[in-house]
Amino acid sequence: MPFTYEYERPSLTVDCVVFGLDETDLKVILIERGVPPFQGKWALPGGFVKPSEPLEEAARRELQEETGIEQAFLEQLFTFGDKDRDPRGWTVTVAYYALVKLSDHRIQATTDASDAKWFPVAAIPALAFDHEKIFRVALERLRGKVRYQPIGFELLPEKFTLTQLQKLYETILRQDLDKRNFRKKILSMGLLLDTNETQQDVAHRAARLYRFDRHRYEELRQKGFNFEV
Amino acid sequence: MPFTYEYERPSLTVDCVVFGLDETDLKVILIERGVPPFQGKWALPGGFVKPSEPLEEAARRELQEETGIEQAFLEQLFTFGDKDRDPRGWTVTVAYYALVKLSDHRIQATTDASDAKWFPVAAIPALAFDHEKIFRVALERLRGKVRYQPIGFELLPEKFTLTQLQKLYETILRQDLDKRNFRKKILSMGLLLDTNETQQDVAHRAARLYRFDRHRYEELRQKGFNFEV
DNA sequence: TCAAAAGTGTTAACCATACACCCATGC
DNA sequence: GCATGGGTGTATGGTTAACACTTTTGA
Repeated sequence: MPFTYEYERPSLTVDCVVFGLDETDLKVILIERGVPPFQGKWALPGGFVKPSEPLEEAARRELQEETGIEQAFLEQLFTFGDKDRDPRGWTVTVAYYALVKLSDHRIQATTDASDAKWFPVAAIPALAFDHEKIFRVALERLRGKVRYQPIGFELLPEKFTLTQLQKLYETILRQDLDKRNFRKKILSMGLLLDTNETQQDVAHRAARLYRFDRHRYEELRQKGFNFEV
Repeated sequence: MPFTYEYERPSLTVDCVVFGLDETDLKVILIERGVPPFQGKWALPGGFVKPSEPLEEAARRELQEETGIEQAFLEQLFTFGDKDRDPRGWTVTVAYYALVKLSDHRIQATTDASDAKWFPVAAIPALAFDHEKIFRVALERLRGKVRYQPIGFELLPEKFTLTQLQKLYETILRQDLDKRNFRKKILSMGLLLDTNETQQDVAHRAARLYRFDRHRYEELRQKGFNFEV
């Protein structure tokens, strides 16, 4: 037992709320715990921060180790330190939320890490620790932020149709949007690059594929432009 | 040395960026450090979290102990855990930002805690640890949030004039606003209660005093209303 | 030829902006 | 009576919201 301190210190963990989007649902990835406490229960991916490890790096590492996810938009969410959140004692967790392109990660997450599974946000099981609370805070943050920051694109493939984008907002915000007005607004921002490609293998008229222009967004943002859906 | 652990653990601290507003400036309170490290340097008020102490409670306690401030709007800002932020070793800090009514606190902070002083945000001295970074993040957060959440009122006395409110936004956002348009917009939200009182002892026509109607704001917010200046 | 989704314009209501003068008060 | 800030209205342009049909494609 080599680590001795004059004052009591907390354990430090990171936890990640990873969102993905498929054709019908907004989903979150959960891990079935193999060890106590809460053995057999579902939990957010996460774990202990290594000594002097940057927090975001720890979050990325745990994500990789537990779900196989390597590329993700990741942002700090909130730090939870309440007394009884971990039965093992004083444990503080820095929570992150992540947005991934489900099209890329769907397979990995259910094969490499066989105990990881995607759940629709409307059907989350009982979770270990205070992870339900963390999940709720993350969902609230996502719903609030997606409106006025262009983070929704992180949930779509590189190339996407306007209908996919519209459905994304409809799913996350739980409200229908008018197709014509949505297209007008989005296109008028000048943030989408037309790839001049179209969908393949669809049983109807193929839609144009667009790409989000990050570089242009940065330019506009610096000039005071505010993204808003 | 009674606390021994199998794995290395970080020290845990809280730090507070406390904003106040006077006639001319947005200000932040700083503490002159009396002990190493960074003895003699200015720093954000803050200190070690006690075992199992809720994080927000720790922030409020440190604020009280170091500045005498007891009533403040307090919100978690960000958690900083980079390797070299504290020369004593691995130290993670949960940063908060606070908004106080300077009219109430101006005296306390410069008497009770004689080493606490208010600095205009445009003239912050070199700070201890990574506190400059924390301060910048806090200022950015305040500027972003004040536009679309009614937190500005936390910086004003209970009863305030429309001109005071307008000046608040002009100071924080660093841009001038049109008086007539500002009044129209603010009053049309229906969030201000006319106290039917007026300023006293002013050498010109006395302005009406208003009060922010928190209750009404909650009602409207639940119906989907979005505050925006 | 049918089904399924893509794509497209106009109008009316509302909201944001720009802008200048009179009013009340204390000194 | 003058200096200081308080308080007020209108017109214009731009933005948002409501709304329905035609086009393309593959099966």
